[in-house]
Amino acid sequence: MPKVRRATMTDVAREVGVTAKTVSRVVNDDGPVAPETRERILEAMGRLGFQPNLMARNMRVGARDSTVGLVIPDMGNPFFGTVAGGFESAVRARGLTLIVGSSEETAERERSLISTFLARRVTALLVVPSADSDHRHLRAERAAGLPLLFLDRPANGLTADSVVSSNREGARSGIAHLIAHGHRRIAFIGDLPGLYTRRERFQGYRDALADAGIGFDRSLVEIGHDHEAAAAAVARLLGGTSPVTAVFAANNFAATGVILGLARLGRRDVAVVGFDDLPLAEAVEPALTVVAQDPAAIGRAAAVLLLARLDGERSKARSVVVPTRLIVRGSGELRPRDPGAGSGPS
Amino acid sequence: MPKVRRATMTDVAREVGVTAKTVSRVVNDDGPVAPETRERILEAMGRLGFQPNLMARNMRVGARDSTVGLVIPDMGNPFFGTVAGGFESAVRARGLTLIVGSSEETAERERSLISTFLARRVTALLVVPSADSDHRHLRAERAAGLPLLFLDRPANGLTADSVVSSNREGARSGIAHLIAHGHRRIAFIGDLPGLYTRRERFQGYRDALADAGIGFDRSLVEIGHDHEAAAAAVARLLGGTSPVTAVFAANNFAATGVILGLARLGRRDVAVVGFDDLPLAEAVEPALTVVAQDPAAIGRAAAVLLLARLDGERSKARSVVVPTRLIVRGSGELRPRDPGAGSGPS
DNA sequence: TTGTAGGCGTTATCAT
DNA sequence: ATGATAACGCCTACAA
Repeated sequence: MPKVRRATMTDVAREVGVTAKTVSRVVNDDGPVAPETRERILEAMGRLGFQPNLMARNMRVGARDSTVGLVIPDMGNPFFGTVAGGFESAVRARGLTLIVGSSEETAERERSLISTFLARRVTALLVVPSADSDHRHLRAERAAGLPLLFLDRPANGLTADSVVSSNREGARSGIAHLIAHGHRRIAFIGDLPGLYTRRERFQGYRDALADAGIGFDRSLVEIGHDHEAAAAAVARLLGGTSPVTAVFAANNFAATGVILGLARLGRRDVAVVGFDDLPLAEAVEPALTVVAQDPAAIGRAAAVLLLARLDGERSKARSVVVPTRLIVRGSGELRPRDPGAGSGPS
Repeated sequence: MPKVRRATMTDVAREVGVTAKTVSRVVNDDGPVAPETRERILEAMGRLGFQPNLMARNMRVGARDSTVGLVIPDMGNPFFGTVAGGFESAVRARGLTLIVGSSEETAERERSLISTFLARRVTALLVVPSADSDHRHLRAERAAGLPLLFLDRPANGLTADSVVSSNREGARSGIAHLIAHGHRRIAFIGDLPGLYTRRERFQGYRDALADAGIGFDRSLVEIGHDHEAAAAAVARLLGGTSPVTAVFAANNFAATGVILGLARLGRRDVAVVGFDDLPLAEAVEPALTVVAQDPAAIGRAAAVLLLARLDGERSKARSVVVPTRLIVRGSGELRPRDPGAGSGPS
């Protein structure tokens, strides 16, 4: 490796016959510089391919630069991408740059990424916590005044600002919708237990069942974090002696998998409500009824919270809940074929 | 803002009654340290919440740390997320960390992000170029030995390693598939002109038409970068006096929009082939035939290329082409209703 | 208009 | 086993 040294201000200065300080003045449009000197410095900078070393600059000032670090569990999930996009466009005007890393939904990778960001002295740290992660180690950062913000899921073991969807109430309304259309055997296909969003949405499921006086049946709950797992789950749930008549898919992967599974089975009579919207929701048959989240709004809300913190707001940790919205498209309004299948009260 | 100073090695050292260098030894598992001293240092580090300052370290060593910067056009597009994921899992074993920024498909944001990454002295720079971007300014970096890698689209004005899909041949095969099923009036709905992938795929379209002796009709080409634009385009293309019988959707947004548009029109008789696969491709009616890309393979190929460069490979710029694959599912095999609609040779 | 001195936090080198 | 010193690239404060 040639490991060519990169040009520094001193290199540029030597080239021109001035001091590094003068080059610094040109680079930062700081103090006065003779027009002709400036010309020659600019020329030399171009020739040597000079790029200021941000690390050295930031170290000197002790100031953080204008980069915000965001940790998400999965780059391939457009939900998180959209959250990031909503945040970024809202903070761009303030000159903040967003850099994102993926934890692959593991606590260990999450910690390692957080360390990377902290070591690089980001202006603020945004985290979508993975399951089982523990954020007590961030207390010192919080105490040091680093803005800390948790998205989609709250921090574990730490009080900090957060922005989450209306998970429990959203799920409750989705299930209530199915119940209102006559269903009593309703499956819940969601993430691995241990994940905050899954717990909340599951609570919403329980809430709705309880509200309607329907007993909880553990065998109707399946895990379907990826497409194939959800597709397999729906096949199982429809295969037994007392099959479900409706399915609640508690995240976008589960919903996609459920739709794929039903398509493979050729079943169009099973009611489905998904949590989180899908681009093709309108185009599948029957069109998918969903409890839509608003990922861009989550990103924007995070931006508002963060900018306030950067502007010096010192209030205690705030928790913003972004509402969800039931979008009725057809799949959630199917009625059970055999209304008497499940016998229960009321 | 309290702007509390962060604990440094010197702080830890003072606390324990040693020198910064000794703390450094403990932190880096470098030279010998008395077990008892090490204990006390570790304790103090924990108590003070010490985190090494990567900027200072990197500056000192002149070495880049183990972070790779990646610029993508759009966080919300799972294609890029999957590319990033494929890359990351392939380089993780080498201890590299990936940080990603979004250019929002603008040359200016792309440049700004590249600057951020360069200023932070990333180990390598990966870029998915946005339309109209110019990479000549990276010549100095390349000369300085910084590994530079372009994904999905090649660099502009710079010779550098790149990994792209088999765009032209893939598109040609998709169009040929439609032609083989009797279509002669085939629409092309793709990105904005000026984008490399659109140009290549469009060439594939022209190739296939030429191969079949079908004349090119400019009016069958529409822009559909987002869902609604593509949905509107397909409505137009089906509405005229001589409507198309088949549509080639040249990217995943266009494909999604075309499917939405056809669903809204209630049309299931229009043949469609998409470029890039969709999670629900199998579930729509008719199931979507696609020319599938392999984004994870693109990421992995990039990783292989990069690791070789980091290992000192000095060969000239390499260009890897990742093959595409036609996946037949139904929509591409529909035959035109009126085979004689378009009159032409052969 | 330009230069000098000093220090940010870390580590390499050479002592002790 | 530990320390002293210098240096990385830049900027603030203060001269000249």
